[in-house]
Amino acid sequence: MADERKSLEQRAQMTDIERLRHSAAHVLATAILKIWPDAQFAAGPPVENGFYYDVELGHRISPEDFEKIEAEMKKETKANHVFERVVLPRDDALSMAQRGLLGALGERSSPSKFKLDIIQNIPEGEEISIYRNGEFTDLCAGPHVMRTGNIGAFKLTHVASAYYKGDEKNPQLQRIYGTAFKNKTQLDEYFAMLEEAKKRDHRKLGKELELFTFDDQVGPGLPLWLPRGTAIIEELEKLAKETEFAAGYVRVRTPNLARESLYKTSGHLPYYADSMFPPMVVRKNEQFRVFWENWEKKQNQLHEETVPNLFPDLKDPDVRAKISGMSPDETNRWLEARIVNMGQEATNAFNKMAVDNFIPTLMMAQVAPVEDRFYLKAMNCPHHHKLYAAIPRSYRDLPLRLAEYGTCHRYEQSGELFGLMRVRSLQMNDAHIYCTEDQFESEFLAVNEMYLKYFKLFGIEKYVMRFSTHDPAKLGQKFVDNSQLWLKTEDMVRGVLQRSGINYVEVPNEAAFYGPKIDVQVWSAIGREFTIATNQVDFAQPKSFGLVYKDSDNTEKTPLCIHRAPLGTHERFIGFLIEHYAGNFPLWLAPEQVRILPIGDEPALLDYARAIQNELRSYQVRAELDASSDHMKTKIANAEQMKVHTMLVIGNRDMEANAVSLRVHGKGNLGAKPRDDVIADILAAIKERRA
RNA sequence: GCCGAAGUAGCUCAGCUGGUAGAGCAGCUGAUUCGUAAUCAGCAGGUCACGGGUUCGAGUCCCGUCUUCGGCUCCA
Repeated sequence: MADERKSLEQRAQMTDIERLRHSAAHVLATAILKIWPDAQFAAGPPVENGFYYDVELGHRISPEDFEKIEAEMKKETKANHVFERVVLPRDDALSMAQRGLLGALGERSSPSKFKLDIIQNIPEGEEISIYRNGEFTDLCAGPHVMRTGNIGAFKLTHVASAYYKGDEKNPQLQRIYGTAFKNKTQLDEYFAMLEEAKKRDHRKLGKELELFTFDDQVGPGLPLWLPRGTAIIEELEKLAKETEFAAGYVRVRTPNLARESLYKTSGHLPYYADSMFPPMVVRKNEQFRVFWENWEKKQNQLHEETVPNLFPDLKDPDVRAKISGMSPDETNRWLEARIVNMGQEATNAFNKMAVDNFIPTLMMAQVAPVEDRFYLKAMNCPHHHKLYAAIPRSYRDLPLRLAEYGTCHRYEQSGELFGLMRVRSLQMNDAHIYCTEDQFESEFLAVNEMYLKYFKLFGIEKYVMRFSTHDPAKLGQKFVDNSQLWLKTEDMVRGVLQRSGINYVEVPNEAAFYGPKIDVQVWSAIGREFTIATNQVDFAQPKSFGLVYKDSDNTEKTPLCIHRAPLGTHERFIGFLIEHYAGNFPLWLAPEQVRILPIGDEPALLDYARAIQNELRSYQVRAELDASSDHMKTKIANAEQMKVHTMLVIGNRDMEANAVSLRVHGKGNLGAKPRDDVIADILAAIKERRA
């Protein structure tokens, strides 16, 4: 934490609205203290859409308390107190904190403990200041507005919990959120904007437009795609297949499960196990099980009789307890260490025992393990690596680009689940590119170009590329332990990014376990930030899988692997698209592309309507017919509500002229047009994926 | 996972300090035959998330579970 604290200079760069909101946080603290004088305050900064203050308090603040708190805040802003800044020596600040005077209205029996801690973390030599407004005094570097009255309009929004300094080992505090503006008009506009954003929320639209659903019995984070949502999925897959085919990819298919050992090889189990569903254990047949259990019994018996004689300290219950807590590997290491120190006679006895008992047992275990564990795959890469390995590869085969819309399952923490944006079953726009080091740059750039092409197609303008690198302190825990390769690969990626002039930000400690990655962040309508696409360089897995190609000099070399998913996952990408388009999809993506609305239900008219529907469907257009007895206005209202892209209204006038009356969602009535022209234009718009 | 809030018909929601579960839309049946955002009437629809408890009596109060939502990065 300490190394991430903002310098005084950075703080001074607060914008006007941040300054106002930071001041509102002080007013909030003032109000809370008026009601609960023993409140202990930690930090109260401005944030993106408002401010918060973290407080420790016996009383649980609930939204019902907001009115009371806001009333006290109102008094404080009405009083229009000056924000007064006082610079003081460190010792004075410490003594004030000791007397409970900081984040307080006056002297208190218990010290201002969080403030005390904060002062102690201020580097020597940095200026320490306090701010006063009315009776309230707080340790604060500022800056603030001139007077409390300058905070024109504010509102408390919600309360949540947060650990002090974000560390779960620290006490849990109540975080009171609010927002503030210069005046009431701006505050009202902000809340109106939030209301608008709520209408775009993919969870709400997904239900209204019948795109997907969740079911308790199926399980949390496991979306079910309704036919209308599935139509979008299929359009995206079509897009990906066409794009990838043109870029020289080949498609593959792999199962959703694999044996445990695959994930040991890939590194998922050591580095990624928390994000995987627990294994499925498949037992061998009964006959073998009985046989195996007898072996185990015999082995236990041997253990009881022989091993303590060889290792007398095993008679000590403490030593035995320690060993029984060890993993098989640790036990072996312990044994090896003991054997080295044994006398010749004991060594011989031990070796004989090993030959007679352990080795046959061990062999049996290898030939037919007693249980077989399968894991649901969390990533497609291990399976793809096996496809690479299935056929001998030459340098002439590279780059090899294996693509699959693979289904993966990840055991996300329950609190992380969020609509379609964070789920436990996901289909990834995945591909793995195996290439030589020389080919890396052009392959990497081609992937980036593919991203940009997609973003242009979808009109995604606000995005940020994040280049995530490793943290040397976490090698071997979070990241594959090979410092040199990390640095080399990161340099390589950084070089390509710089040479190609791509705008990016670099963030440490967020790489994949097998290599650095580039993520594309976008923002949902609700303002949440999401990684929509990803591009990762893998220097670890090809090696651990023993992947090779025969180079032109007749030597075997290990290829590099680029993992890429420009369209991310169906779940997150469609969740994003729903909000991006507010449910008003372009024709090519629209779940229902065309609805035909006959005026009345005379047989001749219905025949004409059906003929148009059949023609459109023969071209794979998702066209429906509303043959209900509803009135025209009702049919239109129904179609508009479902955001059907194109409505073809047909009455007798149209039928007689071989025409249709065109109505487009969001554009209204466009009048009667020749039937063939309208159909031709629909087909062209779909083919071009017109916006 | 942790802290907090919520869960009533397919959907949106009402249901007061405990006293016989309601509306609109959707659905079904019938009538209406109509030119660009909702024609009329009738019918049906519920183990009030699930499980336990308190009570003469629980949608309402208490406990547990499940699910969803808001947070858990910033930081005087």
